[in-house]
Amino acid sequence: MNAVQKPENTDELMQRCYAIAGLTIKEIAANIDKVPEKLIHHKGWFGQLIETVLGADAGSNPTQDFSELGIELKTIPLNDELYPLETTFVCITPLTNVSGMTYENSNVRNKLSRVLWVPFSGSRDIPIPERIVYTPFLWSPNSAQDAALRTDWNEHMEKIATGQIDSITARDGEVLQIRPKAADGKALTQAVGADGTLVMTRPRGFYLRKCFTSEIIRQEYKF
DNA sequence: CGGTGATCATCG
DNA sequence: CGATGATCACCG
Repeated sequence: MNAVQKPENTDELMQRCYAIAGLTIKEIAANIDKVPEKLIHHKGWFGQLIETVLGADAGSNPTQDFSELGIELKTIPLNDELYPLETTFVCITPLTNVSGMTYENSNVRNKLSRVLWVPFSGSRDIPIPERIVYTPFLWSPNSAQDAALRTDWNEHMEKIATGQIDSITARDGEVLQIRPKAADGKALTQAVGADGTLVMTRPRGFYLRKCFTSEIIRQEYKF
């Protein structure tokens, strides 16, 4: 299989999803050219494989994976009880020029407005090629979920706007937390300082807690 | 560097 | 032993 064209519409995208449901990662990868064997144990590799198979745009632009369809793609590893093994990265946390931002126009809300979840068995005792993709599904936040995200986002951004970024830890936020997000500890970016000037700090990202994503999974799979 | 895709390693 | 804080590979 060569480069997959991006899907024309949501139906086409979902048909591709149903075609890989129940397959192992090895079986899915077999349909794609140029899968470096050495990368098969690598973080994030599976997410990029799924992007390729489904025809998402490549690159690192901070937009939705299927921008024409308004859909963001997220893979998520689940244990045997279908509980998430990892938190879910949403997007980079803005640390400057935050005064005019609202939750309504935030990158968090835009990305999470419509998500194509691709769960897969992620237990570490299963070799990665043998792990199985569960049935993907489309999701949008219900009013309670949206409100929970809004509350956390507002609290986080209030601190950032008032120069308290370095007082935020991953313990803050009921469902949306902020954690470092960088290649290593040497990466620095600008942030609003205590006196309103710019200071350097570690880049941060928004992450969804497992309790939040597990509810999404439970809703969809009805257990 | 700063985004994308995330998981890893350590510690409480 | 799970969550936090750190880190990995790749791209433009």
